[in-house]
Amino acid sequence: MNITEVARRAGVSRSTVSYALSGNRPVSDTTRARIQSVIDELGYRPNASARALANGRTRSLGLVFPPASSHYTDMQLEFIGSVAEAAAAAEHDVLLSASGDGDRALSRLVEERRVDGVIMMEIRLHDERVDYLLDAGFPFVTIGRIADPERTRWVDLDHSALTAACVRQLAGLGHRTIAFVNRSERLVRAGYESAHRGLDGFECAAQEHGVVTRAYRCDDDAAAGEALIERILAEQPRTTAIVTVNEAALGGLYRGLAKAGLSVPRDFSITGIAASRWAEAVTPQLTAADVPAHRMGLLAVDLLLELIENPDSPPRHVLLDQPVSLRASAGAAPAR
Amino acid sequence: MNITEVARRAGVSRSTVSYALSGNRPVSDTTRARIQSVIDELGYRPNASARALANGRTRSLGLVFPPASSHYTDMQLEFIGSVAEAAAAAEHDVLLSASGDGDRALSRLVEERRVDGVIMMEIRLHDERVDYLLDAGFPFVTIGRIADPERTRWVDLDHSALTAACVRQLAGLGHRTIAFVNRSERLVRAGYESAHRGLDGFECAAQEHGVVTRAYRCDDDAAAGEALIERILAEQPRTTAIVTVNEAALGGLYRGLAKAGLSVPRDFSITGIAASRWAEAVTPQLTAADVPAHRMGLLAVDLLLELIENPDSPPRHVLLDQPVSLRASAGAAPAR
DNA sequence: TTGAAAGCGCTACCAC
DNA sequence: GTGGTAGCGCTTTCAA
Repeated sequence: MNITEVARRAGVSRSTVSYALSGNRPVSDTTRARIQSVIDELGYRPNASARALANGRTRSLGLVFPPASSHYTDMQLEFIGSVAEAAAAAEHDVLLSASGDGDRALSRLVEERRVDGVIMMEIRLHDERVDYLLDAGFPFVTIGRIADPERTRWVDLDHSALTAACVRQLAGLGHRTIAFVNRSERLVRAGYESAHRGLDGFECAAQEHGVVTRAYRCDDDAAAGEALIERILAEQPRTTAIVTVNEAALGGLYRGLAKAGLSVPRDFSITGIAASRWAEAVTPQLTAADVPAHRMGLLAVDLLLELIENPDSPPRHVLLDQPVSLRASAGAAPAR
Repeated sequence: MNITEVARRAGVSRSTVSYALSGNRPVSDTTRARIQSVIDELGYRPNASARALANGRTRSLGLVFPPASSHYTDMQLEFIGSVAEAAAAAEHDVLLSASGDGDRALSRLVEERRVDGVIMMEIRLHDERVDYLLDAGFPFVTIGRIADPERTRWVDLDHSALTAACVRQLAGLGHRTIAFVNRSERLVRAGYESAHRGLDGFECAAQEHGVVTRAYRCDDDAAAGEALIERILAEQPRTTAIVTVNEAALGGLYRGLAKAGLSVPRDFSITGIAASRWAEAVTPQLTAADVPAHRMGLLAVDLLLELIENPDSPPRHVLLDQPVSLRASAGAAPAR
């Protein structure tokens, strides 16, 4: 069921069928109608590989996300969904790539020309994948930004502004000793930008408000969160509040506090950055900046398609702020 | 940077380069080495579209998941990750497709031959997508199974066995009135197989144990779960336990119980089927059958690749059982 | 308004 | 062990 067959049955040439389909050349109404009826009858659809080969555009976008070994988070799921959705709306497919081992996966996408451009998640401050794509001159957009963000296109959440807002709020409530619960040791070491910028914002704001701080790293699961609370209370017993960017540990943090006999928000406050699903699942609900993952995914696709259309367009980026949703987990500092 | 250029520089014909790469014909060690050195020098990689066109295999798999409008769950994320991983291990790509509007997305994958086969999630008991693929004779595997499962290939969790196990356990602990918290009205109406088979298992086991039951549907979010508890306690005050398959509502169910002044598991027990991440996030941790999403994703890829290699192989499927992990949310029925 | 034909980059068959 | 070449199914230039 190919274009030759359609042309034969419609009594026209292959090129005419092609033009009737693409609209790149006028075709008389009668021939177009004849062609269309053959197409409908046969259920013809142009072959994607042939098309891609002929015009050098695959009409697919690569979505590079971290390997399964690391725990996935809810935001990641939201990104994936919204990227797929936005791409579909623009008649593009999304090719998933769990970039793991030395990024053979990424180079496969790029060098075998499987996609027209790439969206990368889980960006590091110094990210060799970004350097690679820059060198290769391959179109890409990152969700998150590298240390020197002017050279690239990205959409990012302003993590430092958000953690700073959390500190400001807690300071306003009278908290003087606040702990920061970051992502895992591994991710921080790897240089995850959200972890680093989140910490920066936290520390700057704390200094500004004269707050005593201590930063901890925490594996992305409930057990780690629970254990960490014990450690925090042992190392710095005056701690009355936490700011966290680790949504996967959230349930564990709550459990740890409960176990320590601390009631939230009466005895202890907790705020942070998280997917709203998690923020709303815990009791009391978490006062937090909700990651606008859906919006970020859509934006990333927009930026990428724009770049693919026009490879020489100047770097664009979007830095999203996000209000802290006041829920129930932050209250006045307890008198001690 | 194409095969012609490589051939020219190595002083051989294009076919020789092709064979050196594929190994489909012996090539002398010296020529192979010469070719390889040119390839390394140029960083040559065969173009995926051309390859797909020439040999009729795209080396990508389609992964069809529900549209973003419905809330995603953690299991879905795990599936996606493990499918991508397993596919990558077999040198295949994964093309995401959020099948929504009348499944134009699915027919695009199939009819434009964008993929060699399809994995479908979120199966309904009567699923028109399955009929479509069956008609089209297109290779596919489902995660979940239709009402008449013998005609297709699938990997599924034995939801009815698992909910039955939950009932059995609760009955053994003395509970006589148990509520079932299903997925949303919309999903149940649509005929989601896990929702229906889960309910069936629940009801059969309840009858067997002489337990009084009532089944509820619940939107996939915490707020709905919280509201539902109120309703359950109002409509059937003797209820002392819940079996749930709605992991997204879990946090809300817990909150609703707390609000009602019910302590888990002292006053009220709760068990179900959930991703372990959620089961472990709530306090007390949920006694539940953990969805082995990772394993299911790997199996689905295996089955699909097997089918693609050998289109005439007989239907295969895998029905997974899963032990109920005893955590802390189920206890003896309270004396009433 | 339409047709013929030259690619796109690769594979695999047919020769030698 | 190697080369020549005819496709794979489509797009687009050139010509009419």
